[in-house]
Amino acid sequence: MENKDVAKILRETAQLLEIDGAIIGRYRSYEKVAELLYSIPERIEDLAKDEKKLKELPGVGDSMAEHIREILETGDYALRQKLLNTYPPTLLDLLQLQSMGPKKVAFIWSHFKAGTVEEVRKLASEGKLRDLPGFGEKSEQTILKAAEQFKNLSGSGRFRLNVAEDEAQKLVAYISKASEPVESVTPAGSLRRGRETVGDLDLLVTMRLGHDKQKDVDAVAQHILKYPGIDQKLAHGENKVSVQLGSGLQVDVRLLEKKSFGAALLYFTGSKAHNVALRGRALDMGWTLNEYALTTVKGGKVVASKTEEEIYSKLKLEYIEPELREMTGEIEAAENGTLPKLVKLADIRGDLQMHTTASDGKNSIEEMGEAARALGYEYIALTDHSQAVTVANGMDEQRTREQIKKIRAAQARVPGIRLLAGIEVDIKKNGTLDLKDEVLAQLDVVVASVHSHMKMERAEMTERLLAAIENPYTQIIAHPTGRLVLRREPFEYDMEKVLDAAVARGIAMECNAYPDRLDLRDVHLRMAKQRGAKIVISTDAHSTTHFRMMKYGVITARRGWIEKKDVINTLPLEEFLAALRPKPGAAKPKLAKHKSA
DNA sequence: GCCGTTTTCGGCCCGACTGTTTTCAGTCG
Repeated sequence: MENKDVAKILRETAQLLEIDGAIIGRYRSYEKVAELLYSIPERIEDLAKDEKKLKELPGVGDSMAEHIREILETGDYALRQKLLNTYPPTLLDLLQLQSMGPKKVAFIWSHFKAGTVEEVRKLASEGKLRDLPGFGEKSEQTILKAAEQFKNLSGSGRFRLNVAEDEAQKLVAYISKASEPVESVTPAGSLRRGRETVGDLDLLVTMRLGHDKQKDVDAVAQHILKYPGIDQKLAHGENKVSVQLGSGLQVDVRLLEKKSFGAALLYFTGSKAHNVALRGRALDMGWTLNEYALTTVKGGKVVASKTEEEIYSKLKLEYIEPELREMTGEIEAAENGTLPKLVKLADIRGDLQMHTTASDGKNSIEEMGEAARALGYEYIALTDHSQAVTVANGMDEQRTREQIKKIRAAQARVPGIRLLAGIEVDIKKNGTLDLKDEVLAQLDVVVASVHSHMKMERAEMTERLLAAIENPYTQIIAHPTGRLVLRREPFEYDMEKVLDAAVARGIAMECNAYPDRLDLRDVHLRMAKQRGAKIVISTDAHSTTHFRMMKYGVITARRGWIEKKDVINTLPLEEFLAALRPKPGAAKPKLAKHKSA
């Protein structure tokens, strides 16, 4: 069982317990462990083999360890099953409706035995909810609207990082150009942390306020509410505006004075777990932390509020980059001064996966080269598909040889950047590569990846990748898990084994920057780093405009605690070439040559 | 259900907003 499967069962148990009226701490403990399982790099299956390791996880005690083992052994959890005898699983859908929480869901269920979105929608449309205590006509309307939306929006309710970022940029521009008092507009939340999907946009607006503060704030709020893409207003208070865009993306805007910018940015960037830890730490030091400031518990004297750096510093922590704020050891590292120096976009000197018109790309070798040079890159590898990927017009041996010649010839026309002849060679079902060794030998960079038979058994897929790694020509494994964000699950295989083999053979693992892929993903990158694997960050560009996706790869790598020294395409050309796995029969390093001479 | 150099029992982040109330419960992030 994968971590997410165990997490799902724990989360559902938490939700059912909450509907059942369990005390806050009990269901929270399930929720907490569910969240934890999404963020740790270790497989829970492996951890569970060692009782001690399992209980070292924060929030896992004797009982929880027992529950986890039960889930791993039986594939389910008795308490969840028992609760499902009382409550239908469709109540969990109801929880997703705007304005519907566990109390209301439980109430409607106990009164009407209505447990599906459709049943509740019907009750609302017939006006049967308004007379319940705590309900009224307005809440009935809200529920009706939410139920309609649920029907149309059967998706996950999350958006890819690039989609959220594009929307955020538009909103930032709109709000900034707006009215007089606006001073800064800053995206926070999971977008700022660089998560691969974003559930809703958090925007922080700071203002220079005049003598009539509320009037200024209201003016900005009114301006925001006129944003063209708004589908509906969700909330509008003294310092907060929430709207839903036509795309379904929810936007929460907080309007604050400049003096609390740091505290607010920290608070709204999250993650929730990171914030809770900071608050706890503040309390231990006799302070309290909220979105306005770090203040003394007694007297409410402001200790820090203007910048995040200032607040971390007061809490005796090194500054923690937003990408690391997931409560996976960053607090301890900040305390001990062992935080990583994260890789930056500006560190990248080359891009190692891209496609041209030779296979399924939109641009020529020259166009790709010129666009990359304009970005300041020192080298790129042109890596078109191999023959097995017929839908992408993959190249056979003959065409690959011609492509190599074309790349060598293009080099003269595109000075100032090194054009490396590469290939994205398909890893076939049995783990062999799709082109003959003699052709692979002529290439500068051999990138290997899986494009077919993606649903193989775990053991079989592990063998397949290990076989590809054993091929002496393989230098980089591209999009190693094959997942597509929000669309396709990753291949199942033993990541530890594959990473260990890659390290042993000097093969680099790719972090594919394309926002639909982001593969390896954050937790896998961290596993790779812990094993000392080499990393490359590549865009998989299919046109010159795709080069700009590099930033998503870099932010994903940062979430995986990756440093510049871990990423070989941050090296200057000669050093990069030396860092690639040497080709069979290639000249030995200089030292050895002298020795034998 | 977890956790503790303030606690082995009694808390569990906490503030904004909404709608239904007439001071507050529920939802949300």
